Amino acid sequence: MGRRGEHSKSEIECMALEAAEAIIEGEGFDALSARKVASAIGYTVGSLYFVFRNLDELIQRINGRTLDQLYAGLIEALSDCRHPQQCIYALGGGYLAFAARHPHRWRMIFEQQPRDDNLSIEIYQEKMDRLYELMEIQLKALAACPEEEVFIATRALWSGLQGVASMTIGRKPDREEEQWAQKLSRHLIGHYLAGLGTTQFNSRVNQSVGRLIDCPK
Amino acid sequence: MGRRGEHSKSEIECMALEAAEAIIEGEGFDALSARKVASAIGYTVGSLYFVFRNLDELIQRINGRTLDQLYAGLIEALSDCRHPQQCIYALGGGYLAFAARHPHRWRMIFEQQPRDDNLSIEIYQEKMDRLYELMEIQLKALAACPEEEVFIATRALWSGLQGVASMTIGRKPDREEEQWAQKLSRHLIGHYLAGLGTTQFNSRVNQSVGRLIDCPK
DNA sequence: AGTAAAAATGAACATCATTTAATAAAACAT
DNA sequence: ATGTTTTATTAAATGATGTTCATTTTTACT
Repeated sequence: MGRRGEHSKSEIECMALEAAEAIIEGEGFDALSARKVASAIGYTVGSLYFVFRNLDELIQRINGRTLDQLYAGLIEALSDCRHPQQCIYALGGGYLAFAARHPHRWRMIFEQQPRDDNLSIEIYQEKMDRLYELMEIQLKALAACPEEEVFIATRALWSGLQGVASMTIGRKPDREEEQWAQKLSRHLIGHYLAGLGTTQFNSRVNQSVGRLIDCPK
Repeated sequence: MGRRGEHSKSEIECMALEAAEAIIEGEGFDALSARKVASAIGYTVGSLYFVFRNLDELIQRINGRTLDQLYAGLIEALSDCRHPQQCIYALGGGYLAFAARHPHRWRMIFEQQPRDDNLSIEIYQEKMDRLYELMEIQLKALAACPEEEVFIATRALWSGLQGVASMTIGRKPDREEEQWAQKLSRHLIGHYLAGLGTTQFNSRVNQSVGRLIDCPK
């Protein structure tokens, strides 16, 4: 096969992905370059283009792997919780823990839009849906959540978690930043779910409290 | 003054900012380059570096202006609402409307971390705090929100909105994407506030419902 | 008019992603 | 074993980027 016969095409592919991930984790996304990846695996830059169409493809592959790892992490996080509400907290905690542990790779998923005519984010849609599903299952198991609202509730909760991560992760190289993120997450989930469990019959109650007003349709 | 005596230093600065903003709005952030900005205002690239230290500084200036415009937009959005809860919906609506109308510039605020030793996001802290304050005022006016939780509730709500925007805006060049964002926003705010109004005395109630579990401290 | 300061330029440098012609090694055929 | 084709790999070339700097041009002042 290869000139040195040392590595097959898929081996080089794998080495390149791992080298690139190491660069990103260590020095951030801006430090990534084709030449750096190539020399890290002992090849020249041209060989990278023999394996990947371009850098965007390599980045997309890394993002795919990251999403897979995230999914595995969330499955793991779900392993020691029973009640659906506990599971939802676990999903939030697992997501923020992952984002805090891999801030650069986590940011890359959302911030790198390929400039090709490739359908930008659509590529991850399947992997994203798989993540959504984890939340959807828990919400369906939650009597407090009316069936027809599960779809939007899933998106609302994930969006909330995404926002918490976006506002806290990777800004400072702090240790406390994850704790703050976790606190925000639990607060948001807690109150949202409480509201979800009451809003079906509390519009009158709230008005009697004198302040709450229905959300404009 | 200037060679052609036509523009003062601050005039060139202003022209450059506007030209750069036009490029970003029209072609996206990746299309921005020093040479393109320079030629758009009828100067050469060197002159840009006479006014800005580097491109990062120009980007930071644009981000500052964007945050100012966003603040003005939110003040405007607050003008026709009375009850604090209405105002919170208005803040969400205003934020998403702005993000949908200026997706590239909105994304730039959060996605462009300068690689200088400049304290990345800290520069916007003041302008950010001003935005937070708008929410804080409404939450304080909301009897449903206990005083000591206003701080975290403010961050939770803004994070939620940020997440909604992040998950919806700029992905597709669609018209409906803002409507979906608005729907998600209203849903999230509505249920969160409902929960905020009840969670102070409902932990027992929820347990009696048989599903809800207190948020782990 | 002559000089110093300021403003503006354009060329140069280093780096980047990407392409391509040339080369080396392996696989296969005869 | 030898010649041919296929594949893997390289090094150089291209064009664009941010940034710097010596040089030129214009203005302001003496």
